[in-house]
Amino acid sequence: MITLSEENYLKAIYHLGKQGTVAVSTNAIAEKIQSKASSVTDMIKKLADKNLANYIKYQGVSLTKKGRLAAALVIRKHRLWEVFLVNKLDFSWDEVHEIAEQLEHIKSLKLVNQLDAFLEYPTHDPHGDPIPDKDGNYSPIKSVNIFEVEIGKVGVLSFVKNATDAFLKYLNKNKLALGDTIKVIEQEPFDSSLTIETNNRKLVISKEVAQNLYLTL
Amino acid sequence: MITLSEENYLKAIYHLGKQGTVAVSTNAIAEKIQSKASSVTDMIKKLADKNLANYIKYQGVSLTKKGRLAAALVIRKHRLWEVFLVNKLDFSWDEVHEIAEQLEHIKSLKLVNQLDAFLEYPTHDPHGDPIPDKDGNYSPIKSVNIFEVEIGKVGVLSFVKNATDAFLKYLNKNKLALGDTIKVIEQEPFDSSLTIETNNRKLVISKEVAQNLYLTL
DNA sequence: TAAATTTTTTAGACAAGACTAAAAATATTT
DNA sequence: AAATATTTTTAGTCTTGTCTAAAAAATTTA
Ligand SMILES: [Mn+2]
Ligand SMILES: [Mn+2]
Ligand SMILES: [Mn+2]
Ligand SMILES: [Mn+2]
Repeated sequence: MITLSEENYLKAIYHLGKQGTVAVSTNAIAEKIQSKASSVTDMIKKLADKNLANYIKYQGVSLTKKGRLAAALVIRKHRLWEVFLVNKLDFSWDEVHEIAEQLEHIKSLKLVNQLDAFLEYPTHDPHGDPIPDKDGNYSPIKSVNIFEVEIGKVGVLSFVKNATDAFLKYLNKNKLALGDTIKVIEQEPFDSSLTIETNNRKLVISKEVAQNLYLTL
Repeated sequence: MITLSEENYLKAIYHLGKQGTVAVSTNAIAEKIQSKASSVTDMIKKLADKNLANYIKYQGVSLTKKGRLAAALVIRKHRLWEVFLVNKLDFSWDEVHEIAEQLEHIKSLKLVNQLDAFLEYPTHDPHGDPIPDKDGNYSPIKSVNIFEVEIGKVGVLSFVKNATDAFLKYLNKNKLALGDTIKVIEQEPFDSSLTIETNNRKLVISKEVAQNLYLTL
């Protein structure tokens, strides 16, 4: 049995350390999870005891195979529930994260898999993040940051790196959504802002915004 | 903020004491919730401190208006999720209780209400229990126990009192489901067993079974 | 109504998960 | 290579929710 709190730590380590394969620091986890370094030390000892993590004092923590699978399952649930909330319950993409943060801890393998089927096996969540399969695998993202796209070329908005409330609301306000076709018109050398065209209108986006937009070509 | 554990106690008091209006004993709660009397005493003090319960030492506990509403909301969520699992995710009625036991604690008013809409405002859960509305109200059950039905009369199976795994599986095996039209053919005086007719076949049910079947006429 | 029984409460302990403050180890500067 | 700064761990405390054992109150029986 993995507790709710343990699941949240597994997820943090997974995200910070390339799917848990690379050792991450106590402080990094504490910041991610909004707790203190001492609490993290306590918890990673428990994870190591349960064979979910590899831990050497003062050298950070990574996930075992078992820990990686457990983390991937939590992420799978999180993202499937986000799809459910947006596609079936009419939530907007900036409202779902907090609720998914709770739903991801519901324990029932059958529930996850039936939900997956009900949603018709989605491959990505409402923010463009890939949904792991039952074995924790997913195809790597093929999208590239909008700065990598040549001037004059088009791509489809398929992933937003920063899924914070503020950023998603900015996108809503500017009517930018996943699936939109975007053409890169011009880059301003002074501040790296981009002029883009989508749905027959031009839009200027700042460097900060552009850094978070990823397109598939 | 009401914790998960507090919600479970509220539900127990609500169910044991006529929607929490009547005082229930420490022991009764302990048995219902599978805990000990001393744990119950601790918790009902907390509920009273939070203005969710009325508690007088040695005289049992009932719910305040606030506590009744909170309990009804948990029950509302439990039953809506059960409907979701059965109607949308193809669970059978004997598999949903445990999962709903977890889902009932997810916190988001919008989620409950959107789920309600998505399910098209169901009035009863898969076991025939009524679903409270946003204000915690529901129309009282109009069904009667099958023993109250006159010989020769028909009714529709609309509620099963005992929703344990074993009983629901018995009903599955005997192809009895909510919504079935049932005619009461005969009662055996010796053991109070009933002969009933449904879907063009006759079936003999024991007193224990009959006590848990409720029909609308 | 007194004795015996049952129920409820209190006292004290424990595990999980979090925190602060201090000590130890590691990393960075000079 | 010291000295300094940062990171990590340890030690000790707190809260929530649970438990057992004992004490107190209420109820039932004799
Ligand atoms: Mn979470
Ligand atoms: Mn997401
Ligand atoms: Mn149920
Ligand atoms: Mn519950």
